[in-house]
Amino acid sequence: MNFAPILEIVRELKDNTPTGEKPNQELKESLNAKLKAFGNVRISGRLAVPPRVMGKAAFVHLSDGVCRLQIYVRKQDAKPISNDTGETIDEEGKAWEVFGLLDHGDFIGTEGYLFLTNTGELSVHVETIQFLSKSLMPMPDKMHDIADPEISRRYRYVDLIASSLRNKTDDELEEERQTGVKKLTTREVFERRAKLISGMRRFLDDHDYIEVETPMLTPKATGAAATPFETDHKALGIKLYARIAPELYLKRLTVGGFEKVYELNRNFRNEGLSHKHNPEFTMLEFYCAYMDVNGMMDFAEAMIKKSVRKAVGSLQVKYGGHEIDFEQFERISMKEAIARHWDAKFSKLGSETFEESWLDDSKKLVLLFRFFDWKVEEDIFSSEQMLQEKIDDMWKVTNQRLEEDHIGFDVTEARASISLARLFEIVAESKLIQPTFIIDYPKSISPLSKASPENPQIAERFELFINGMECANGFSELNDPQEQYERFVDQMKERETGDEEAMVLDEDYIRALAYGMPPAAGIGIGIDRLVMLLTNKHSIRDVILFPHLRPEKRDEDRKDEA
RNA sequence: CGGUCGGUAGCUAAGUCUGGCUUAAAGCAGCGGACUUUUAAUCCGUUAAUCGUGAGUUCAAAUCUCACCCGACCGACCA
Repeated sequence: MNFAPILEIVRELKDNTPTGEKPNQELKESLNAKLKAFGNVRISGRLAVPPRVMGKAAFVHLSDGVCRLQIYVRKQDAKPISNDTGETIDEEGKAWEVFGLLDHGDFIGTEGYLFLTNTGELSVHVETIQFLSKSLMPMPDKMHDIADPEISRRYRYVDLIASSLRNKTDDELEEERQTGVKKLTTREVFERRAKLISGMRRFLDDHDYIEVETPMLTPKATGAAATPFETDHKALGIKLYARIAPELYLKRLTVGGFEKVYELNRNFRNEGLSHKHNPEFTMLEFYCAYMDVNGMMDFAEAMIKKSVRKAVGSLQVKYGGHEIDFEQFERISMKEAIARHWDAKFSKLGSETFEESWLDDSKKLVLLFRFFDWKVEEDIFSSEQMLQEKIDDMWKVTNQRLEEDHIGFDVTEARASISLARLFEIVAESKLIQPTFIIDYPKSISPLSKASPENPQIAERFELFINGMECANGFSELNDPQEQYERFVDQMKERETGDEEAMVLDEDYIRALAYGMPPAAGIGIGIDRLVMLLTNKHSIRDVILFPHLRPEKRDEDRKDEA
């Protein structure tokens, strides 16, 4: 059916009706005659509101989960359809009886002709009505959100019903008008998520990438540094781990000749839950042969721009108090970022003054890291009352302790690198609001990336930060089996010294590299976090349909009481 | 694991600081009734709450104290 002429008629009435006034009766009647000429329509859906009954006629809206259309049931005009025979029951008042049994939330099917009401709303004048399905539970309040976040996340279906049935209050509409930010319904959040994902898939497909599926259950938890979920395979009698990243499998595929591959699927990490961490999360990883880190940044930027525009309709996004602009992606090195966001409170440290060159000095790096780490622990870092004296004193103490520990004489490259990275997290990370590629990562914390030809201590690696959140991580892939083996060995040494995050050695991957892997660049993009940014949601749980929650305790309580 | 805030009918919630004249408001939903163009329909009537759980203080506790449970946010942990 072509809806355009119908919309045209609705618009004509609206255009000729001053706001707040009832439409002209004559015009309405003439338009209604045109509408009736279209013949009958059939619609079905859920009763979006409790029926508004007025004696012998009633209005009610039907919802299909997204939109709603009003139906008008008049006692003398409607006939019910029997669910037993499928036939219309031609009995005076029977449909009205059936209608009287309906509740907010039930599903019905109707047939009738279109018309415009006295207030100008397009409605269906019902001729036949059929009961389809019952809602036994009470519907959520039509004017309020589900206030309890637990209900909206644990019983997502209720949340989705609520968001589809709910009307916005005048205050909310006014607020949206003033701020220009539309508050998304739960439904819209997940529609936007779907659009972003399909936009990304489309972009990659258009650039000749092939989507693949690599193992979710793996004998080794590799490709990233994280605690895995463990399970075991009974028939094989082996331990399996839920994958923490598909990285090494995807790179095996580049060895096998897939020059452009991607996988968009779940990763699992057995770690803490937070507003930006869920045990399972969605990651897009892709690899492109003969590309390097800079090419990858260009490509990723183009892809994110295009899919953001597709999902949101623009490149500017309001997030909390910030407006994030996806128009420009800055590229600065880790050291530059630290220097730029260095807190002026810490410019003078004892008799010394902070300079960017300190960031090239291994001993100073360790010193600064210890200084800040200690302050974070003491919870003084965030205090407004910080006095220069106190800073000087702490600086002195940190220096002394370092001397006592005899560190500084043989600061390892790895230790300095870790200090630099931690310093970056403390000083700069949260300040990176606009899309920013941080480049020049230390090699020792990037065991899968290729080292820079100009500076062997630096990896050809970047991470993308938006609103202080790490959203992507990419690099020129290390494809030398010998060097990769050595890097894994270094990681194992780190592990032995207590760094549990260090990466696990994967011999088969080394073997794959030994067959020859083309030079390639790859990236992993955290989809959930990106969706958070695009939907103005501040918890990852609000962009995952069924997030992980503590198991429900209520039933147990009841058992205990019994 | 630490800090902050919260838990009162099916939903949204007032009351908690300053314990008692509150029979624990009110709106929505529900139930009964009126109404043949309403739209957060309206009008009349009405049901519904061991005030998160347990203990304590008190003549008296939704209100004060302690413990516990549940949740949110912020930290810690976690690329």
